[in-house]
Amino acid sequence: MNIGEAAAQAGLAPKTIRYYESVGLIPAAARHANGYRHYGETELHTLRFIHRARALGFSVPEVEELLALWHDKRRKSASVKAVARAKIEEIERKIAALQAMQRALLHLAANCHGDGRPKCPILDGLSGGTK
Amino acid sequence: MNIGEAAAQAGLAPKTIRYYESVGLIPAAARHANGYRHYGETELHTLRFIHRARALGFSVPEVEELLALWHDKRRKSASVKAVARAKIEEIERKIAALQAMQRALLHLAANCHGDGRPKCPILDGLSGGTK
DNA sequence: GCTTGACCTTCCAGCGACTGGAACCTTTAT
DNA sequence: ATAAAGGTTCCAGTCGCTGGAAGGTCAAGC
Repeated sequence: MNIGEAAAQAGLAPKTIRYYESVGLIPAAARHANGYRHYGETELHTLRFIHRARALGFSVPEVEELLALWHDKRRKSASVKAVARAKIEEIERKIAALQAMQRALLHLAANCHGDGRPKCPILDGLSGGTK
Repeated sequence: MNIGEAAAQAGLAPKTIRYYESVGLIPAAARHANGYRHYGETELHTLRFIHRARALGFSVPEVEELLALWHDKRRKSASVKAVARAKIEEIERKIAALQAMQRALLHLAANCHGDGRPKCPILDGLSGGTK
């Protein structure tokens, strides 16, 4: 299977797959006689794994770590769980930060008439007048 | 006041202020005879405005827009509120996406023993075996 | 056989919002 | 006199792709 087909099957862009190869996340693909990259089921499986892990918010280096654990038949499930837990906590922190932003914005917007008049508590809040 | 003092007062790094100047978010600062940038209360006020807006998740172009609205004495508060509302919704979408990631991760982690054995539902889930 | 279009290849540049570092100048304190 | 702490410029790197240029390959239709 060529890169386009593999990309479609894995839910990635062909460019993204070449990029992953270029940064060493995946080994260099086998080539057809014409130079085209060739992908089998094994490679496709790995690409899907990567796609899912990225969708769950793991960075490329983290995916590299997960792939190593995936291929290590003797790994301890505790190692994997530790990575997952760290990511869950990181996501938790991001959510909390976004919620704080949202609360602040909602508070500012709640006091803004949002009509034709120029008076605007949102800008007043940002300028530090009312903080 | 020099850039370091202004940065400290506004909660920014000196490099960040120079960067804002370089991309046109703020006008070029006045200079002392020795070439050092000089900041007064007006400039400081603007820097603080920028710092707060960035902390609320507005991008640099969005801050530019807010600054223009801030300086426009005839703007309608509705224009400002529209920007704020759009940002609130964008934050809402990001939170939802992060929560979905977190739910999926928690689900995977919940079934993982996290002990010395190699069996790991987290990796199984990522590999697509159990989806 | 020829063309068209879709695919593939490589490489370089750019996104956002800084940040690090080099190389240099100025001010202040010891 | 010297050292430390500030300032200046400019270039490169971060992250994870993505766009585009310039070209090679392949299958189908005329």
